[in-house]
Amino acid sequence: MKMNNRERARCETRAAILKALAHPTRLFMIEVLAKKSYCVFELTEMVGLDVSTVSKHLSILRNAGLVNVEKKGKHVFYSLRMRCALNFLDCVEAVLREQAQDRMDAI
Amino acid sequence: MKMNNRERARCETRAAILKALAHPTRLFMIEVLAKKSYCVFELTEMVGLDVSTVSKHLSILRNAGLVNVEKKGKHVFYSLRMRCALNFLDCVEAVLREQAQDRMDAI
DNA sequence: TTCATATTTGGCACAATAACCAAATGTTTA
DNA sequence: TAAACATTTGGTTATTGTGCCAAATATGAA
Repeated sequence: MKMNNRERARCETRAAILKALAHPTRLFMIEVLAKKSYCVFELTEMVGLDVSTVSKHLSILRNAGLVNVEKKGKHVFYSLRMRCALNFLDCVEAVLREQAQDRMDAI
Repeated sequence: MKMNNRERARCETRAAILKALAHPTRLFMIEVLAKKSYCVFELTEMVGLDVSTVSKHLSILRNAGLVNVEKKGKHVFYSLRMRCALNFLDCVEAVLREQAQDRMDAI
């Protein structure tokens, strides 16, 4: 199968979602938000980076459709929208376990 | 939960795997390799980029532990190693469907 | 050995990311 | 309205990622 324009577009769309997940800070927030929703300030404390940085990370997750946003007074609460993103992470875990096994085998 | 050093390291490891997937060309190859193994030359034809570029993409997938490599004569065959990477993509598909639904709702 | 083919690696140019600070926006409280 | 707080946006810089070409490496065939 050749990667024609249609196919390329399809892969770009999918890759965009994966890219949104593919950053340690965003991954961390996805996991935290899986438990309950938090406002930007709370997430900033947990993450330990500048508020503006965290806000930008959240906008990336938002644009990818991975989180929900809800304004309450002067706070903005984020929550995990795509629960199946967690399955992602389980699969990643499986990859890592297998990598660890390989390293054992190599000894 | 704070993102301490241990937690940061854990997220970096996981993100590294997602990063390896988060590119249209690599995503395409993952899907192609899910069906059967191919050599670099065949993949290059399908992808339509320079061989060196394809080779580098493959090395990224290899380093992430997502594909297997097998040398046969002067050819190098790649195959999908982590089948569960495909579940990843099903989940991505679900995200995309939900996004499309949102756009419908917005009308 | 020499040639042809297959793949990888190095180097360069350009685009995209991610971090911070500072400034702008929006919202509640005094 | 003014001040305080929460969040977002703009700008800058450093780092990384991606693509191509050219060169290096590896393997099989003549």
